[in-house]
Amino acid sequence: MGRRILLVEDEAAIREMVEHALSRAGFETRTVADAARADREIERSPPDLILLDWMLPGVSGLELARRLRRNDATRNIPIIMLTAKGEERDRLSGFEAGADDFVVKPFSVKELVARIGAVLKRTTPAGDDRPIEVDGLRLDPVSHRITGHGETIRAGPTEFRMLHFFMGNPDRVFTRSQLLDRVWGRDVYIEERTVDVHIRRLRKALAGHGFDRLVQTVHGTGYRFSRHPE
Amino acid sequence: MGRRILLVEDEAAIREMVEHALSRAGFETRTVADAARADREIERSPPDLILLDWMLPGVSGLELARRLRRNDATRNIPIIMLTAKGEERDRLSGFEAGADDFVVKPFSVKELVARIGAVLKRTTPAGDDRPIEVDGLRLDPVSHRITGHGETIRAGPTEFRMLHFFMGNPDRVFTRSQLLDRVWGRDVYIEERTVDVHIRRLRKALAGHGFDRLVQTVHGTGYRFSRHPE
DNA sequence: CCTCGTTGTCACGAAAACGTCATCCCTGGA
DNA sequence: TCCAGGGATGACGTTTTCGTGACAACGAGG
Repeated sequence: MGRRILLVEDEAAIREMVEHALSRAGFETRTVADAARADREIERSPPDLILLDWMLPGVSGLELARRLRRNDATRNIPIIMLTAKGEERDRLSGFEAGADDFVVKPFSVKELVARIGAVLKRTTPAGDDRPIEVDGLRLDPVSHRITGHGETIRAGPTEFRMLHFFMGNPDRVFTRSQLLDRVWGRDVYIEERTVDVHIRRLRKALAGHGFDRLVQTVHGTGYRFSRHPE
Repeated sequence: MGRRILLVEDEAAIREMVEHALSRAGFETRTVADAARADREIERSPPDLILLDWMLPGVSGLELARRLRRNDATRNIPIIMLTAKGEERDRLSGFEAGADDFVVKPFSVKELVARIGAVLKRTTPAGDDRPIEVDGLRLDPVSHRITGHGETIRAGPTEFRMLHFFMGNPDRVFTRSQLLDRVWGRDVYIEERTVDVHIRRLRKALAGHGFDRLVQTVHGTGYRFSRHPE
């Protein structure tokens, strides 16, 4: 649920339409107008899927797709290309560039959402709900449960999401701002220091089994989840 | 930090309110009342972001935005438009003109600051995040961690930035003044001797693993990071 | 209605980091 | 060898950042 989609499209009319449609379909959508902004946005917060216009000002969608496929960090983000009628003959070079699917303009909302669903289903390996385990700490998204060496650890919903995010992105510092984006969601206006409080609540929950050491403070920057001690 | 924001707004009441709010939030704010003055101010000292009122006397905010987007020098300065209630239906033409976001009046201070933060975040080009390794000394910007042969080395934020800068520019001497510019920031006034102290702190952090030899003094000039002994 | 769990914010103390200084030490040239 | 200026170092007061307990608001579920 709530998968994040990046729309790269320069035509404002299409942008609005697609954004609206995806929002209704339950996706979180971000939109940028050209390849350069797309790069930055992907770097900042990689989406689950990219909707890429074939024709873009400056670097073309095709070229952007190739570039994304060459980069390890973005290689496995699925791409759906939006092409105008005349361009469909080039599908081959599109697939070659690494696109997962094509949608030809003008397209119906229904079709677009369906294609997105299909691509996500076949590219997301067994869903994002595989249990994660680090040392003896185990988080199972399916049963929504945290265990330490088998014993249940109880934590609030926010702490659960935070731990889930952390365990999925180990050994990386995140600023409070980034954590608010990724754990709480976009467009929430919450005090940054509130993150501290939830960090503390998470640590307190993990402390009983000694796992609080995995949640580390990076003074002056933010927080990090790591099995390596400080 | 301390990003510079230009506010283009003709209503004095709103000017005061926004200026105060942004100042409290740590931004440097300049304010002008019309498009002509905005042009001059941007020319004189380009800001990091522009808050632009939709309705302005003379040239409208929309028109100013278009003009800024056409000019290479100002093309990538992000713009947030301030619109009154009735105008929101025109969002489309706003995005088309190149606005990065919208805030509808009346807006809360909190929301405005949050929007500004969000836009700056996704517009500011991400830095270089590749880990750097010299001999056995490794600095990873992503995890924000320094390791010597695998063992974590702890250092303060300033020492971390300094080492990062040094490792990215090896075998070059830097004066204290240059280091203040590149590690601390452009417009800080700090005693040059303070650099000595942080050099010492960095050396002390690295000393445990013998890496302090990499931070070398160039008598009468400054400091250098190099794997080759003196 | 009440209770309970959760959430976001605040205030206060603790800890870390910072910048400056005085002092001692070393380098390099005469 | 001596001297002068630059560099290293320990200490100190201040500022910034974090951790933590408390609390009020809110909604779900009795």
